[in-house]
Amino acid sequence: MDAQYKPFDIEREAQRFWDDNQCFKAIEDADREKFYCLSMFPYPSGKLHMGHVRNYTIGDVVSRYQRMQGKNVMQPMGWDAFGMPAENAAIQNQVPPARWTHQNIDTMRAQLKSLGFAYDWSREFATCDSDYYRWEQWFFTKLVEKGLVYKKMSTVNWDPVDQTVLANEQVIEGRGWRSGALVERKEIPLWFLKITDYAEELLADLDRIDWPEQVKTMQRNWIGKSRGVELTFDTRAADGSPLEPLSVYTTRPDTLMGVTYLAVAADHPLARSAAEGNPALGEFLEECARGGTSEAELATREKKGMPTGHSARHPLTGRDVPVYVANFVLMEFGTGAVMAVPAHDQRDWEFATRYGVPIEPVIADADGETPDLSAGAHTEYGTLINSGEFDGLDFETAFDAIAARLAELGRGEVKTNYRLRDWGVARQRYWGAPIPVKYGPEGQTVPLTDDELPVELPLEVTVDASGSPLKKMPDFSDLGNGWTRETDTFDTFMESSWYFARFCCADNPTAMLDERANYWLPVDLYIGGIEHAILHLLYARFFTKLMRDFGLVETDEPFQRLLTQGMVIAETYYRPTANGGKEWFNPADVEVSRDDKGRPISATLVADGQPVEMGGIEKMSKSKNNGVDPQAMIDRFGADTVRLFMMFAAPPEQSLEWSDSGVEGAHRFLKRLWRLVTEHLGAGTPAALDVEALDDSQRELRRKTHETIQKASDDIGRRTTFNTAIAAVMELANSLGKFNDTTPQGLAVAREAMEACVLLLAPITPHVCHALWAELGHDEPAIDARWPALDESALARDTIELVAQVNGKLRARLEVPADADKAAIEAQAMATENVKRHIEDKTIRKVIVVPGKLVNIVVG
RNA sequence: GCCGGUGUGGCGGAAUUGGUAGACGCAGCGGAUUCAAAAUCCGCCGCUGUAACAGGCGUGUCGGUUCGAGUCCGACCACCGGCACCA
Repeated sequence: MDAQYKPFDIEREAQRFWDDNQCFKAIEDADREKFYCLSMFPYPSGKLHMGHVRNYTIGDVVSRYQRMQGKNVMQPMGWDAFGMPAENAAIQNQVPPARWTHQNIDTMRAQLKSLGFAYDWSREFATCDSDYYRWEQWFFTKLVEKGLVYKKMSTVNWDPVDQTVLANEQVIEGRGWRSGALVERKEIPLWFLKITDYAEELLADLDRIDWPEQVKTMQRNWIGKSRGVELTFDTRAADGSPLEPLSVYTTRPDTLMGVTYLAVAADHPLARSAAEGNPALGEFLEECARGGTSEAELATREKKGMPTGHSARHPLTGRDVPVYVANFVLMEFGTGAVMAVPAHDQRDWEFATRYGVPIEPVIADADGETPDLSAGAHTEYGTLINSGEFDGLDFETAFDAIAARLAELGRGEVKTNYRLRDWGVARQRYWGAPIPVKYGPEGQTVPLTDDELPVELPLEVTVDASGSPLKKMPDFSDLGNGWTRETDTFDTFMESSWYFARFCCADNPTAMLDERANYWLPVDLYIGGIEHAILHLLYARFFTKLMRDFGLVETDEPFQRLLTQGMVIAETYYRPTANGGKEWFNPADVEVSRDDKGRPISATLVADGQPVEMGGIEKMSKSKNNGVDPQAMIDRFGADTVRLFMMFAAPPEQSLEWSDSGVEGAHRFLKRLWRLVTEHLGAGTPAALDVEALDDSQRELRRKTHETIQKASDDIGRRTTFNTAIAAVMELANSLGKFNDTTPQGLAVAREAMEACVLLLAPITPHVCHALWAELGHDEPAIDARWPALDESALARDTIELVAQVNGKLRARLEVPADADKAAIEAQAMATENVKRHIEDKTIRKVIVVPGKLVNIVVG
């Protein structure tokens, strides 16, 4: 055995072995329990970043662990290849998006291979392959037939200079990121999928999947089911002429008698009609139309409004209240109009205070008195006041009574509402899957037939910043005889909504999915960033239900268990630039000096020796230039070290701070492990283990071995806290390092501990464990070894340590027989010197004994 | 603004069901080895206090429940993720 740990030789050798023997090719086998382990596939943006390495290492650890449990494991990998960055690169570098994407895929595939992930590469595909997206197009046409697709007007960010639609990301402080022009809100017709038809099921089925509670809560709130009342107000213009009635939805009908105004969205028909002949209002509507469309932007902008001059008649009191236009009411949301109760809604209160609208309390405070509204609205539920016949009712009864009265008058009804909106899937971009629809000379809209599919995206194309390239390619869009093709492409969330199913049968040229999907689905564990908690995961769940309803899959849910991984973060360094900006420097180019406690105090750029500022710890990103290149680390330490550090530095759900010295520590441990095996093998041949013949220190090491097996199994298998599993194995390795017993039984116990270390680490650092397992004399490769079995009898102890507390404060440690009863423990504690000192002359009020843990003596 | 989360030594983190706060690692300090260094090995390492023990304080802040709170409850502060066209 080589005395030195040589990661590069070992890793090349192990990877060749796995490759040559096609170890990770997954084959359906009805007789074996399957395990489908999936990490979110990457967008091929150039090179792998640390977030990828973390994501894929977690998936690989679980896959390899499940394989060692004897399961039939499938772990595929592919490419989420459509998206905006390819178009941006095309504009910048005059490279066609397809070529840019494929080059990136080649680079990143090689990087993944160098990390030794146990992927079944035979299932690989990229979503920009027409073999993939053709089925998405086909499925879309089926959805059209079934009435689950429709077209409607929708608001987009419009750059009036570049004449193009901008993504929210491309709107910076209300301006186009390239042109700098003030962005306008513009309405264009777009394709939508009826996800709202599935709102109830998407909500209910959250109870059936093993996802983190926080993610389920976010999805529940996103779907936003509420019970309320939809009611109608008659409206009139200033001159008294009747207008269209206004519909509003409220979850607080109990406050109906406190309505003092209504508000409509700036693009509501009523607002538009009011603006005719009212230039000031017209100008305000234009102001509302400026800026981006994102909800965050709309919700944080200053709340502004203006009276329309129209009035609305209260359906119960008959009183007239003014109708305002407000910039925080959205046309896309509900009816595009709201009733305002400033006394009991904070936003309404602020608006009313600003514009001098009356504030009329109709809900009593907790003491049954008129609430104090001088500092803000009173939003709690309570008893109704100033509400005529409804006075004295509580929320529930008032809700029902007012809803009943409105129904009686034909003015409203109880309604269940969802916050969820239908999914707009059309994008005015080139690098996506074409939407398979054509338009006829008489305005017909016709989905393409099976024999017209796929609609292939033309690959040789010039992309510039102005508008959609497909629109400017008559070869693509003009079908002759007055027929044209749809030039919008799909939202890239469409591709990522079903790729997990296609991995089951990626080679099928004649069907979207086949029976193999039912063998593998649902995915047993899905791993990816928490940033996908809502959109991607909700769309994938929706798509699965659609596919189920078309008989394509049997499962109701795509991902049985979900692990949301935290970000990878690192220190940032910068220098202020002359124009007030910041120039960011990569951590690799910076040297940090520390005080005598190891705290960083200053940093200098290696290149010029001059100081740089420390900008705090942030997510690794291009913009802050704080990314650490995984490849550089792999080249320096080997893949196993990088994998070990990634799994050890933090539990997977938390953010992980990059640390150069932490990586060195991980590398040190692997060298140490290698040396331990070398020394052990050099120490002689172990006897067959005879558990009856062991002395105390041998029994102690053996107990440690089995405690470690127990903990690591639970940590990896159930808790997915790989950091604590690694810590446990390190402890075992430390014990092994101190165990210098070279008797035949001593070596036997050491061998058992050694093999446990190697197998428990095999999912995390598979290359070095592959080599060490062979060195330990096994013909069968480590990937086919069974996970170490726990021997419960090895865990037994004669004595255990308890702590003695007085009034909850630790005063002594006790060594007691493992089977000591309460009285004996109590007596031993009382007899301890330091306990006696703290009891002294005080009265003992109570003694609490927690078996196996502590004894607490309460004195007073 | 709304929804979800996080906060523990010099640092990353551990403490799984309310029961020993700080496992494991990093950094630091001391020692061994070495001509010297690197590497490696051994020891110390929350703050304060003591000759040494003892003791006091300590899990973002303030308050509460409990024999006992990092863990549960209430209020607050700071930071992070998402907000429907980034993926």
